[in-house]
Amino acid sequence: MYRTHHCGALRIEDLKQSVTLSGWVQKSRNKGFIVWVDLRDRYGITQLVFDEERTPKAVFEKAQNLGREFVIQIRGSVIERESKNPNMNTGAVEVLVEELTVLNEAQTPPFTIEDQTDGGEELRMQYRYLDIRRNPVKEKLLFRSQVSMAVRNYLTDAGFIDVETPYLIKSTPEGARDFVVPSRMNPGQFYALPQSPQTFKQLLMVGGLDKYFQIVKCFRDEDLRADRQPEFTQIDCEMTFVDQESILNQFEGLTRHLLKEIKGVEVSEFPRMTYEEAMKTYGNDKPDIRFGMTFAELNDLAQGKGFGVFDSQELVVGIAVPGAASYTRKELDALIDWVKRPQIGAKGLIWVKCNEDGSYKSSVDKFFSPADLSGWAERSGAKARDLLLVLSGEAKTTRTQLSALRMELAERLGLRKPEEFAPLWITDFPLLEWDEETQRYHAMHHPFTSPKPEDLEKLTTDPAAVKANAYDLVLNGNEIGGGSIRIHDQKLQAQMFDLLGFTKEEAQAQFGFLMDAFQYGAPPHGGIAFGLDRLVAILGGEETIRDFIAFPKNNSGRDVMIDAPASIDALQLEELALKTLPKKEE
RNA sequence: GGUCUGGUAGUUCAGUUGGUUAGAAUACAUGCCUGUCACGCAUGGGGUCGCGGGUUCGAGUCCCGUCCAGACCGCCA
Repeated sequence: MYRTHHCGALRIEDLKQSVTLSGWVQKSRNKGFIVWVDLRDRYGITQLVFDEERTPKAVFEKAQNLGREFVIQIRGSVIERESKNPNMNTGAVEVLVEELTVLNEAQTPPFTIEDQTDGGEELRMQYRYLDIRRNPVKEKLLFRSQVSMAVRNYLTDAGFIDVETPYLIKSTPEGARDFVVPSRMNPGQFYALPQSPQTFKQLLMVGGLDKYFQIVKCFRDEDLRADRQPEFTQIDCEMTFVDQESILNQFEGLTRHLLKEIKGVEVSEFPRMTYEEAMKTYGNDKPDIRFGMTFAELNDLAQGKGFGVFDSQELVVGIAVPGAASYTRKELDALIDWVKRPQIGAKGLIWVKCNEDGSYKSSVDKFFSPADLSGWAERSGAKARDLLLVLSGEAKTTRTQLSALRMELAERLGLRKPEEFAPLWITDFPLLEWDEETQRYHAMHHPFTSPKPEDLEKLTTDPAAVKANAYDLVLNGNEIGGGSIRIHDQKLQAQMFDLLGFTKEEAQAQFGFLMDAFQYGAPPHGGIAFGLDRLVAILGGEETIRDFIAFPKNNSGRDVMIDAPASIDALQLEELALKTLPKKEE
């Protein structure tokens, strides 16, 4: 038997017990006459003591040579510490060791296995198994397990059944790039890994399963970010005979359950905002509503006063930054430089300080009177000591720029508090988006999303104006879920593909199976998918999802631990019909 | 595809205007230490300054290229 107790278990009540423990040597403190070893496992740390008088000589000598991360097993008796450590659960006791077995020695690890490690990101990824021994990483994985279990429990209780869908499917040109897998048995042909189980879950609804969920890996071959991995996990859900309202209610319930269960936070009914409203007031379809700084459109107040920059533009829009009137000239210039960076791309930035005494000081004093500026302040809700920042330009671009500025300032002002949770639904997305590059419409959500019934006529007359039965769940400025009521009518689905520039033949070749299914009694259905990695990270109060994934990939999509992707053998290539080997000389 | 930042000891970093033998902390090793728990003290080993080229009497430092890492933009239905 390797152990009678875990390393976090022993307390003062366990005195005089003979125990066996196994674990890793966290640290040893050698005072010459006495050696303390912190023994660690997943559950905690127990202090072992070896000393000249009480420990058998051979064991004491062996204890001198224990290095960090050695795996050992000991037997000994629980004794009360002479000096207790109130910071540890096990701090009142220690184990006086009688027997010591080294189960496995360890090389000195390349970084310290401590909460505050000295290891950099790359090194930690290369030795991820050592990183996982550290509390912060271990706890994030435990946390993810809890969230995932809470999701399963909630959905199972609500009557959803968990069905697995295939990973080897068919590539489609819509959406993100596919990861492809060559088929050995079908030379020259390829599977694709699913970007989502979308069509399969719809077919499960046609199959009459009524309520489906799956916690499932999805794959997208696109560039990565701190919150984006090439393989990621979705909570994928679909329901039959539901309208948008019932889906929002069901999954608002799930989200509320998670916030309560995991974070102990009670949230009242989630606000709802249309896409259009979100874009106008936050410049963004995933607004962070934990703080204000909503957009104030100033065209009527700021144009026609002789300030040429504003007069010629489609939109003049500003935000009130709380308490920022104290910014120095240097700080304001830095802010202007910030918005002028290529990533933001603004031409400039107008500022107005709302002084404590009710006066105004701005970068455009030459053009605007205090009364003008006071009007701006009123419109934007700027109070004394606030700073008003104004951008102008083409409407869509300017809103995007101001949104970036709003988020940056909120970050700097500490308004994005990780322990505060502000979920909301965004609804009424446009069905289609015009793509300049390919000169055609593409689906804003996906091609299976149904148009709003009242907009059906516009599909032919004014496609861009058609709204979709689509919705996103946004939490603290992150899209954590998105879904729609699907098309279940073959003709409408065919019309949709036509709008998206598919020929009949292309549509049939790629999605024939779905449209066929729609002709055999497909019920109305809809659903939603949540990004589990991101959801877990946000609930855990972190920006980056990597530590919530046991073995994540780096910025370039590499796994630096196993060194993947890698080249494969020429023989393998040939077997997969990807390369012909030169014939051997006889 | 693009913008920015970084790459110096096992690790995290400092390194001034280009100038003698490239430093600190930590980790590691050895010794000392009668209750440590970020133990303490002493001593010691440890460097292809990412790589290639250039400028210069002289390059960790300046220039060009390249590789790697990270953040962001594009992209991610």
